[in-house]
Amino acid sequence: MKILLVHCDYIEYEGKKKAIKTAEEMDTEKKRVEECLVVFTSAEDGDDRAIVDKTVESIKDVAGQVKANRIVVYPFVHLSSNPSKPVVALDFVKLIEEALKKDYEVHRSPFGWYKAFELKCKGHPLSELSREIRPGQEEKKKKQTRGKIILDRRNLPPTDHRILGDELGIFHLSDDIGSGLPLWLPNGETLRNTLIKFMREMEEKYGYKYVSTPHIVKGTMYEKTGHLPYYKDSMYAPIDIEGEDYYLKPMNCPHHHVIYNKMVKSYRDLPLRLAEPGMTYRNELSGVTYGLIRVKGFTQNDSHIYVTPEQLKAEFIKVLQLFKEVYEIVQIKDYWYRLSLPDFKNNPDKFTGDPKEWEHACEEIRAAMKEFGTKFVEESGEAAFYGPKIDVQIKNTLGKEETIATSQVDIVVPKRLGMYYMDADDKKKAPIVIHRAILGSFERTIAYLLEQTEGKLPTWLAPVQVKIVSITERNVDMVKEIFEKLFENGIRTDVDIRSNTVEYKIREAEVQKIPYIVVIGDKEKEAGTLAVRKRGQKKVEFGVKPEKFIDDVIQEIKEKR
RNA sequence: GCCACCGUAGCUCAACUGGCAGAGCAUUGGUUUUGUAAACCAAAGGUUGGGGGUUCAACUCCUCCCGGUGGCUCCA
Repeated sequence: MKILLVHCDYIEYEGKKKAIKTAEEMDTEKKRVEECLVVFTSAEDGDDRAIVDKTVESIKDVAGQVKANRIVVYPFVHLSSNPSKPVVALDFVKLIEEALKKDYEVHRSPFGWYKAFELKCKGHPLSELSREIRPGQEEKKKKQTRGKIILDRRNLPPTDHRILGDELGIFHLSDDIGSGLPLWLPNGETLRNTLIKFMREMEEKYGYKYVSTPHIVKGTMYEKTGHLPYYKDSMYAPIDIEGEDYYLKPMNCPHHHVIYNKMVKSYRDLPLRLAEPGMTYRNELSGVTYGLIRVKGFTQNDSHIYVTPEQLKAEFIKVLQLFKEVYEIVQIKDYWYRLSLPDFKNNPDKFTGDPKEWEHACEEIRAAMKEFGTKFVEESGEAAFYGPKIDVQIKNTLGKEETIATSQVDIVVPKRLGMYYMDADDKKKAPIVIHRAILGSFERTIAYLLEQTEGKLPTWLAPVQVKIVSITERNVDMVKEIFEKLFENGIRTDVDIRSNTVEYKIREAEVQKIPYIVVIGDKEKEAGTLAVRKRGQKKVEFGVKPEKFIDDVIQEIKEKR
């Protein structure tokens, strides 16, 4: 809405001729109004009732300032380069007129006519004013974020990964980025990537092939796999690309299945083990995201193993072996297995496919568990829609049970996608897929690692493995020299050569839970040795030769992982 | 998403019944050159999560939104 306000001695106007078909039928005789505020109005495209109210307020404001109690409302489309439709504009003019009538003597010129007019402006500073009334900015302001996320720490133990994650510079949540979308800080990314590299080494040792797949995928893929009805709620709204729906992937399976189709022709190609640290996105409800344990975008330590029915049990045992080996090294403790089976009696609709194949799959993995000798609990109704699974369960610092990892048998989707291999008997057969994530998601695993270790990560995982501290400025050269040596040997090292007391620097390094603190003072400089303090140990080892220290650290990293 | 509680400086917390927003740590600038968990001085740091309301006066009361915590549901 645009308005022009003119405080006049008088105005004279008369309607001459209709300018538009929908011109108002009213008295168009010549009128003269003395001592008045003339309000030329032009409603614009997009104006609404709220704008009309604001316009009235604005007119009242000016009328009050110039002390006018007589107002002439004068429709004047030429104020705007983007006028609204005449019907709307007339409606608004009438609304303004009505609203003003409560407090003022109001006159109005006809709408939709060519008009002749003459007026005498008073010429004082407030006698000519124009106003543009636009939609308020309140709505925009409402959406402003604070830019940070305040954690309510009062009832959290200091070993909660959200507190440790902040103190150790692992991750950061910002309201500007969005809840459930963690940013990995340098220390955190070092940790995350160390785990990713470690898993890759382990998996390649076990015969896995690494692949890489894009983050979005056509919606038609999920229609084919049958995931859509089961998964739509936890998927983000599709992105329209040239008229086609694409989804952020909530899982990596379909991508890997397409790779299977490209690679596998014969039973001789099986088992095929595809692996990827695959980033997936799930639309989590606002009340459930927290820290790194429940997030909206996360990296699965994902793999799909394609097998013949005969290979299922043996392959499953290999998966269990990998679980055990990895968990021992990474030191995930106090976990247990849950065998999640279907509940055909009470909830048959949740599970699809051939009951005989379900039975086979359930029997095989139960047998695999027994043969491998792992204890487990069975729970019916917890299976996936496409097959039975085992989940690795763990308790968080608050004692709540969570699933940290999973391995699922899929007897449904391969058939649905028409995946096959030529068997030895010259018949096309559908493979069985074992979906498995040993470390589940790296996000969740890192959360539990932080909590279980109280932030005292083993040296091979620690983002900073060694901190070198100088005592005085005289020792800075040697600090730099030792740093270079450690760096060349691939040891992640920080230096602290600030002019603080040794006590201060030691305290800071201990708070950061760095495995080794190396102190260099005049004595060390003279002897060419190091004073080494292990994390949490007050006893300091003096006179350590740099070469020995480096060897020891490298040896520890080798042994403990 | 639902129910309950909560939101003050980067962090931990003060601020009486509604009455001038304040410390410690961290940061920055100086001083200090230190021997294994906190040297000294100074400065800077805020639209009290945001909008609206009540009031002479709002961190404080009301209301809507945003965010967090616990639980439910769901999940890796």
